[in-house]
Amino acid sequence: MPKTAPRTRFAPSPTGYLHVGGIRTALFAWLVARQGGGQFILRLEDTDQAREVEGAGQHIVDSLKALGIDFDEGPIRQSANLAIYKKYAQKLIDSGRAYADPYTAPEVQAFREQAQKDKKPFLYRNHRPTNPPVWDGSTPLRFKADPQDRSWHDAVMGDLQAGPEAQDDFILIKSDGYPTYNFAHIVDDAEMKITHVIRGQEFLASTPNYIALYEALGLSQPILATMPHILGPDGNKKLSKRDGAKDVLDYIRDGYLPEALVSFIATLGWNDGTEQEVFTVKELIQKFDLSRVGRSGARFDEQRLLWVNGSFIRNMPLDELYQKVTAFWPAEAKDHGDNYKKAVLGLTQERLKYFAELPALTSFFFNDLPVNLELIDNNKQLKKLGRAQQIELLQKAQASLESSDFSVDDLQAKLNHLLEETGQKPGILFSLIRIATTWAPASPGLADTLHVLGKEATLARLKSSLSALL
RNA sequence: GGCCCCUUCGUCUAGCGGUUUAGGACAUCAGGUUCUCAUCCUGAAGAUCGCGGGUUCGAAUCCCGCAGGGGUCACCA
Repeated sequence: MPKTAPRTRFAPSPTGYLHVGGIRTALFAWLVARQGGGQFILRLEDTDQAREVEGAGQHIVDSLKALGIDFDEGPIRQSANLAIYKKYAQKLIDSGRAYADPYTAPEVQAFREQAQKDKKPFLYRNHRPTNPPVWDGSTPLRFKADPQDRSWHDAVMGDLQAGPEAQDDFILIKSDGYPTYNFAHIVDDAEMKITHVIRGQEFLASTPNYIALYEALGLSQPILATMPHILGPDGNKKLSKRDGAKDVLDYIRDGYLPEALVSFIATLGWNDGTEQEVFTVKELIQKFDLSRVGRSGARFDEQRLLWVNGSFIRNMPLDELYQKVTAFWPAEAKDHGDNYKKAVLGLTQERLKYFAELPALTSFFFNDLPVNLELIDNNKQLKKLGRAQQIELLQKAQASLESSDFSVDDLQAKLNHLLEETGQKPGILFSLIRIATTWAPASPGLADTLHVLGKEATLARLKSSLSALL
């Protein structure tokens, strides 16, 4: 049998920001498509006019693009397909599988409340009218269910089954003329020849209804794959913006790498069975397998994301990193040339977890930080020295450095010599010089730092630090 | 309440009847790398595999109960 190329889709409703769970669903659908050389389609489920949020559609598009999840078709808006849904609805009416809902909204609500009071699930079909009126489009159109035991296979969840109680006469077309999700997605998936329906867990309970619809419409059932939810950091609740969860674009803005985000999100519930922890996009496309997606919800752990991102940053060639980081330099850096900034970045690369940290990590390379004697006085070993000896050591350092050519090797040699000359431990001497030349709580190695800083700046800082200590 | 799904270190997970004294990673802690921060290396601590029954020579792995968590029961998706 010839294998047909997969056609997958991501079908969010444009009602808010795209959370990590949604991104993961999109990513997996995209991976399936790319792996099989098929197509990935973005479809916006905008059949609820009241809940649509201005700009949400664009936000979804931007988020996917920011991660490199490109789509071959779309974004397609369901609101443009109303005629097609009507056509399919007519088929169901003609075959006696759809009928007009004769009840008023308050009447249905009363049924529902009664069911609640009786602690029973609400089933509209218990009130199915015997002689429904002809549907004129002014009332909801309902599916006429044929409840029965149903079993099906889910690529993630495995073999599933549900009884008749899970099937009901749900609404196909609302009284405003728009289809419900339940109906529209079936029609669209069929029209678009979608092969894999990959979606969140919230649709699992209604899957028997969808299967009944496939049957009634004479459609073949696509491969179904249900993704468990991604949970918030502290609770077991579904991840939402209220948990302080940022959306992808926030992470991109903070200088997280798309490929790190992708690797992290993919491994939230999926792994290839080896001990590999970080994956490139290429590897993901090669190795991804729906059947290896976990069935339980995973917590979003920002610490781990931080580590993944840092690992991508460290493994990147310096020139590439330099290009990506342009927008994140501290303001004062604009007065400095590429070579200088690149040298600074070279020293910072292994310390950088995300780009927004760059100013905090590098500002002392670009401007003189204010003298902060606490850095010396709060250091146990330096404090013991006393001011006079601190000054003496720095003066010796000054003299020695004046004769250096400021190559890393020579600086290191001079510093080592200074160690012998003064009889001090590096913990004392190097700390002192480091603080007096940077006034930063942390910096890269001393010789490297001084080399990048250069002779002029180093000596100038040493001089002003000495006068502050006197 | 009915139905459905889930349950291995704090977190992400490996595991698909015996090679397991349950492995890896993040986080944590300790030590090392001529100073700080970070990287890197080494090590430590951390899971009676939700609980209780079975099946089996043998179970995290199979079966049955129970509990906990989640989802769903909309003219929302």
